[in-house]
Amino acid sequence: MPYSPAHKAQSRERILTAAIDLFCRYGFDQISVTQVMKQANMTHGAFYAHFKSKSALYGEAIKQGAVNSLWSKEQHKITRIEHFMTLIDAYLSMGHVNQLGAPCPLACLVTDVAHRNPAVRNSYQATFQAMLKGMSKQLSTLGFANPNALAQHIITSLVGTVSIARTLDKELQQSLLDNSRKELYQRLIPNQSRD
Amino acid sequence: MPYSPAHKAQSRERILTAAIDLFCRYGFDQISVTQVMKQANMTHGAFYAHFKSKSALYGEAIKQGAVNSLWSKEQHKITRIEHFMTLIDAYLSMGHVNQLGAPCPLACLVTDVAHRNPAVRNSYQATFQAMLKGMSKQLSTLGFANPNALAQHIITSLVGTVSIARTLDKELQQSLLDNSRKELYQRLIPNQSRD
DNA sequence: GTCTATATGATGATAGAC
DNA sequence: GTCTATCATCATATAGAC
Repeated sequence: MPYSPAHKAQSRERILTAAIDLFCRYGFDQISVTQVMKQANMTHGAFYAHFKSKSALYGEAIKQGAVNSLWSKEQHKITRIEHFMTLIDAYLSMGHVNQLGAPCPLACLVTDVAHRNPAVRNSYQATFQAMLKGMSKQLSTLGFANPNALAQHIITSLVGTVSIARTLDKELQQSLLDNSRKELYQRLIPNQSRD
Repeated sequence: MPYSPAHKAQSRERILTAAIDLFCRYGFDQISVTQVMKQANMTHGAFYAHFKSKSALYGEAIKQGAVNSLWSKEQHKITRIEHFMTLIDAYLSMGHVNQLGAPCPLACLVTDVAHRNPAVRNSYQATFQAMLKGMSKQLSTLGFANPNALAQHIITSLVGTVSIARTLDKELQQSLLDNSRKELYQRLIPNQSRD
């Protein structure tokens, strides 16, 4: 019995992991099903035993990417504002801009998702709302007023900064990251002037 | 003499206008040369008398889009902070999110440009720097300290907000826009509490 | 310069063997 | 479930007539 249900689930996850990695790095339209399957160590014909279409994969890959993201894994450990700022720092790092660790689907795919079908957009929106809700809760626990509005501001700033930075040369990237970090520190802990 | 140099220049501009409109609305990869030329009232064979490749068109279209943008046309009229805020309001409007007037190439193409060749990226970066420089100068004239850093913060917030909003449903769009507007008002004119 | 026609290549998706 | 082989489609780009 070479093909157990567990094996299928494992294959599916390999496909999803490969997909979100490649989509984030090169863009959805520039990656073929063949490339995804190659990175997942299968041939392209096997793809359709797991997903109805490439587009269907897109929505699932976004969800998977959200689960694997740094924020998703680390947010529950936050107990003090310093922890929170550490995650901000990680988000606004050169490593994140240059796609080293786990990518943030929100920042990688913004522009692209806007042109996709409702299923894909719903996945993105759900991911956004999950991040918003989680961050809002953290900020509330940390004692901030209007946590939801503040979280929205932080997320739009983070995503805007990182996605723009990825279009620029190294020097401007660093300038953008440094500056957004300072602005958010100022907004969140105005007393300390940590540069 | 049916094909004067003026006629050629006019055709070229029609192509560029059609291109930036379609790229912003549907994304670069989802628009074919044929579609661009159709909107420019020509057939696709004529394209290559104006541009070396579709990719070459991309870079030029970004520049053209920047020239036609609202910010580019209105920024020189700014004399008071209220004028400045009016442009912020226009940027953070539902009309802009839903691509009515002239689109902002910065917000439409962020994610996409990051995966393109150096020529395209340079066009985008030049557009970004032009907007940054212009806004910085305005903020300086209006009396703000650190105008360049402030302009960077404003632009990343604007682009992040609008590009994310385009992936969401109407209700969340409005929430995002309202909130970012309030945050920027608070940052720029903290005395007034204009909601 | 613009047209029609075509070469060439890659993609998403399916069929059938194992 | 995964493989190889193939279909059908559509894309970019070129050739040649006007």
